[in-house]
Amino acid sequence: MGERRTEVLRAAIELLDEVGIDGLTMRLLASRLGVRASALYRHYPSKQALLDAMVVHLSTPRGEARTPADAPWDEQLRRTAGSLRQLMLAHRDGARLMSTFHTPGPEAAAGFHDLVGALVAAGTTPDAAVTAVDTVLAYVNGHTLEEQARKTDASAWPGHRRDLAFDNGLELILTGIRATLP
Amino acid sequence: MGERRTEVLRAAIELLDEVGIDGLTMRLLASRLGVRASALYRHYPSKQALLDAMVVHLSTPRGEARTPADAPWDEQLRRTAGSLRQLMLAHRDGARLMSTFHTPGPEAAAGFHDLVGALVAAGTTPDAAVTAVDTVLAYVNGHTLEEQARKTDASAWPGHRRDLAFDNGLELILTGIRATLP
DNA sequence: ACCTGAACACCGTTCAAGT
DNA sequence: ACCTGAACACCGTTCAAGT
Repeated sequence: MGERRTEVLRAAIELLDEVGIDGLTMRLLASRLGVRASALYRHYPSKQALLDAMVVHLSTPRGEARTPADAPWDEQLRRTAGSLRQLMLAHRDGARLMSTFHTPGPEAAAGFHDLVGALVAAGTTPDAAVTAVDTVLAYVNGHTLEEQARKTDASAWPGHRRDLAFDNGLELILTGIRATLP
Repeated sequence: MGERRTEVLRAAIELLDEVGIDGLTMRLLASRLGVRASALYRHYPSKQALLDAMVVHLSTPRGEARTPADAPWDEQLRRTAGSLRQLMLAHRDGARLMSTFHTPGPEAAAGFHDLVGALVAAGTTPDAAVTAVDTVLAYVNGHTLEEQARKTDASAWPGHRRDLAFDNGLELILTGIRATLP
């Protein structure tokens, strides 16, 4: 079944890393596959559908360790935030690509729900838990989007320096959440 | 002097509110001005230059009250975060427009420096102050970008509800910062 | 099932030329 | 100083037609 569909998807992700999201063109992608642009519409009804499929594919956990649901709430938030950021940084313009996607899907919704549950279990009100998770996610998106916007090659700082900056900001938020716990 | 240049800028901002940033086209903008697209290049060397000018124009404080530099650090952060968000929400796709801009300019840099200064005066290390300000700004950008991405008209929640969600997240971060103070 | 060819309705940008 | 006309090198998408 949908064999070719997967090849198109893979080629699109390869091309993303080569030319970035602005250079990712149906016509260029088609030429990489030795095909005309119109042929791609057999496999994806629109460019947006292809971009959505890319996000879904890149977001699907590839057999890695799942975060145990019984871990402390802050550890769960740390891991979710960290892997979300790594997901974005793994590909050129990854953060911008993710931000074009607007159908969270059951996977993301379930992850969100788990985090809220962990916070409620730790003693927050449901409202405060939603605020806390929303805040962490907004921070991850905002921070990573800006980090990746600064020239992809030859960025002034080494990776671990930027990791540290990200972690420090995250810990600041976690400390704020901790202060609202009973 | 640059009279026509300003008219182009104003028309561009009007058009942004009507059609959004994806519909904002040199050709459409020109037709609104009763002119051909090529004429616009007399006034702005490129579309990006026009977008930059829009950001600068919208970001320039319009005679409002400046935040007193001797206010408490948290009040300064609250006001900066709040007015940055209001700036973005004031126009269709405002957040996305701002995110296309990447030359902070002396104004923004000065504001950043003031905030860091207020935190250092309150007893943080310079590094921690930079982290704190970066975190707040990443949150504002991430939150507002997502908020505005959800359909512009007929958004499920009323404005004050969304203001509250924003404020609650901000206070969480401010609490986290407060916890690092001596 | 998958692809081509040709077209449609667009883009941003350049440049000689007009007034 | 400001604008036109025409072109260049692109876009996403549709659709009849081919194999």
